[in-house]
Amino acid sequence: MADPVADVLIPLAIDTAYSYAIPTGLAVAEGDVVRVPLGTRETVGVVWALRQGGAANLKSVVGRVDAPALPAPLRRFLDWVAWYTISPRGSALAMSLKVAEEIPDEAPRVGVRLAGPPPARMTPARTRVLAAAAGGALTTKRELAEAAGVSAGVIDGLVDEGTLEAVTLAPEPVAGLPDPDFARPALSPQQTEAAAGLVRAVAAGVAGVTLLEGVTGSGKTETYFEAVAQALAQGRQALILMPEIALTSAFLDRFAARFGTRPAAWHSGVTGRRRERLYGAIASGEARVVAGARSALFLPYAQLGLIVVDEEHETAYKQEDGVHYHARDMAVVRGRIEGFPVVLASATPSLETRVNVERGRYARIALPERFGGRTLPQIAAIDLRRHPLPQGRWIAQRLETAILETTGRGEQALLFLNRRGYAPLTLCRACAHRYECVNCSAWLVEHRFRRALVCHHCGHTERKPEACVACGSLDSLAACGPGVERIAEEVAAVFPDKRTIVLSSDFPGGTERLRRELDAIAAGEVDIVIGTQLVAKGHNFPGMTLVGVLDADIGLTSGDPRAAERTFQLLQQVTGRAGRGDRPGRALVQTYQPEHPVIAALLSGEAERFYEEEARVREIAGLPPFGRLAALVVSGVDRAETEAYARALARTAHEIGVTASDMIVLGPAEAPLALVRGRFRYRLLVKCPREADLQGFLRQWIAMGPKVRGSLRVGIDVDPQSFL
DNA sequence: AGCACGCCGACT
DNA sequence: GTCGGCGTGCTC
Repeated sequence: MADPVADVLIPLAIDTAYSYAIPTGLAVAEGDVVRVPLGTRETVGVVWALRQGGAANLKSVVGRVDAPALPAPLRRFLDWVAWYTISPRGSALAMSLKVAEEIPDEAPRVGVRLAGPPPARMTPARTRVLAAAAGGALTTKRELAEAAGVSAGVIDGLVDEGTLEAVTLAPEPVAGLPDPDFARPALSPQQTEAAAGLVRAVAAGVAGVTLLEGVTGSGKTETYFEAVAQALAQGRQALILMPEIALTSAFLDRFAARFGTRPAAWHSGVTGRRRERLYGAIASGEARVVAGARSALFLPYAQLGLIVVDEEHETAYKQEDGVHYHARDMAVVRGRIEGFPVVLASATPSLETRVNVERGRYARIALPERFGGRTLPQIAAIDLRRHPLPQGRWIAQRLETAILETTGRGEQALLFLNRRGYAPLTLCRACAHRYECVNCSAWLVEHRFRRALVCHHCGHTERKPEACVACGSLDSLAACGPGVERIAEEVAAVFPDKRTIVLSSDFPGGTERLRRELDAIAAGEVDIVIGTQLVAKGHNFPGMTLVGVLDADIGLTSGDPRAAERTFQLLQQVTGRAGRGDRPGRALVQTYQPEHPVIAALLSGEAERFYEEEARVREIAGLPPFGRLAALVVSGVDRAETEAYARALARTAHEIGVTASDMIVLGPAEAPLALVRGRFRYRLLVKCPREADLQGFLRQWIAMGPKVRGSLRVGIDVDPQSFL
């Protein structure tokens, strides 16, 4: 007996595809989206494989779902992502399968056109409609009514009379058709050469990674647009991945200026019916270019020929919940599986990408100069040891003068301080009690606007007390140090007539409102922007000519092995915001340690030397340029059981060859988030220089069974070349 | 992700 | 007795 069997993967946290019988008469192909019974209910799933099965007692596929099938290379990619991230394959599938259970019917668009004799009774309104409809072109009812200056009722009347004819129109296209020849830009010789290199890679149509490294303002975007144009000319689709925040209308307009229409934007703000249709257009190939956040990487493109990862060093590419992955690295793998090139663009490439270039795995194309003869911003330090700040002030005299000059010329200033809230530390003047988080012992940050003390570590929030909780003194609480809210207070006092805005990740109103505010800043509606690292990300503010870094030393002292690299990238990005329009820019950097390697490299512009030094320091410290990190949460019913599990884990690690020094055991005090619902949990961090060690270790860990395995978080600071 | 099943305390 | 709280494990 050999009946056809479908192995169906269900988009839930299940690793195995389930087998279902295929009813006679139902045509099912691999990749098809189908409805299947699961337990007591019914769900959708994707046919992962078809085979001839035995006489097993299987439930049957209910039927096919009218949704785009997942192409075989995408299924291979998802299998790989699940394997690599040690996630259930169903969870990987869930990232690709955005089909809604029920697709609501779209109201059909109705068009009208001239079709018969004039009506028996003419009115002024009817005359205007007939004049507007003259020529016989097909327009929608609303457009015609608007053109004639009448209400839709008049149109309906004329349709009833037979003068106009109603026709059902095809639904409005969800994405325009970008034209690779719409506006070929005038590129600099440097850009032309760089673009030619990228175009060659796309034309060759084989897998390969190219780093496009260009200083801020060098025209990286225009350069990689040429690679997009080449993909379009070859009839293939292109995906531009970017950090969610960079997907502004300013970027979409820039694209439209080059290609005649906006790209299809895919991000968390695209929902419902529109998301549905865009999904379909991507699968049919109708959407030619997608600009999207990291989730766009998993869509079922019909004929993808290029992925550009803009700002490849951005940490926003890391997905830290559910399936843990780094979108940049997964893009490299997708390119490899499907056989097309990937372009990584950045002004400050990540260390791992640099190492991959050095080792010859990635090609590199550089744009070392700004476009259009623009110069890089002049960067100068304000040494706070020699020019101490007055009590209660955070903006040095020299910076204040510069702000005044800049805004006086109608230009914009950015004040950068990577610290949310009003003050990072609160203490009692009477008894010196420090306000700390009850969970993590981190300092509580005052948020004056919300009248609260907030832990930026675990999110714990409490009301700011009237009297000191330790000694009971009234009005004794002192705010120590500045956050952006406090800077806003100082700016309001010093520059009362300037328009200011504070931008940080706790900005009220969500991504949509933030995106609008960024557009407003770009349009020059603000004089002084005060912001956290949010403002460092790839948004272009042409009127911004001054950047003031209020405390460049933040972040240099954290224990994170990537602290120096991150701080350097952040400061370089932020200072690079200055002078990207027609006027030259400058940056003033307030610091107590201008000789620190990070600050010195920033001031001298010698990024290469900094990275060489950074790589050397890591080598001496025995750290690989990047490694893999796994965090495992172990839970038992009480402390004793939890510790027993942790010991078992440590033993396994030892057997596998992960040495004890590679494993850090964090107790519950350091892992407040792991203490959930009164259960006792340990979080264990395992760092493995060699990929194979971690893979082996984690697979053994899984084999130890669900009792030991609380949950698993696989880190993603990885070397993408060990992938395939 | 749902949903069932099973084990506990607290009620008509 | 049995109702319903949640914690655990299964779903072809």
